[in-house]
Amino acid sequence: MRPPDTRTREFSSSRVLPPEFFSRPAVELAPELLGVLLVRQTDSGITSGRIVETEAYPGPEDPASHAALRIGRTRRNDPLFGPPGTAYVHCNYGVHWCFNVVAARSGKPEGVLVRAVEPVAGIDLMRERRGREELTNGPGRLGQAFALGPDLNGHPLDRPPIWLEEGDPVPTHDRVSTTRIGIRRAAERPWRWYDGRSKWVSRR
DNA sequence: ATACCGATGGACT
DNA sequence: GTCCATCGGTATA
Repeated sequence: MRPPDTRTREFSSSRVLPPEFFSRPAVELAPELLGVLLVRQTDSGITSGRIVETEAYPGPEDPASHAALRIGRTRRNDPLFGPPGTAYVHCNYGVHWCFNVVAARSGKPEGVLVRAVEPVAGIDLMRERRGREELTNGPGRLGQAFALGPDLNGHPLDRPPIWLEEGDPVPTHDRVSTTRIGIRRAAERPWRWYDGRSKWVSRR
């Protein structure tokens, strides 16, 4: 029996990021999300983690976006068109649930994919859900460790059962910018960011 | 009805 | 490092 996780906290509105924080282009928001705390509450308990890796998918002009011009608005990508500061959760390869933060403004389908977090609270619960030690270094792993699914689509990120809190900011010189991972189209654009100090980044 | 394609992860060398 | 199964969403018929 290990000691209780002392960093587990109840929801507190004083720490959440306000909707205005997300009202900017995805390419600007993505690096600012590094260091932010992602908190998830379910009947099983609370899990939280510090965001260490993000990717921007800035709308219709981006051929890699789920809302690229050639695709348009569909039932799948509809949450991306919603208000900033809400969730877009999509399924990848039919098995992995990936979490995005909606950016910009309503009607503009911009989003930031959260690719990795550093586990902070509820680590045993993450282990239970994952069944292995690689907990949150990758969008699919993170989705499973935090029990993220399509039920969270459109959910505002300033209240339970999932919210974002201000964290220790990542110094500018530790924000590493690279190309996005796992895409074919527009693969050369430098729209991935990670915390260069973190061991929880999915890949260098 | 059904074919196709992944914003990946896990098993393996 | 390499290989490939995975199945939900979408488009097409």
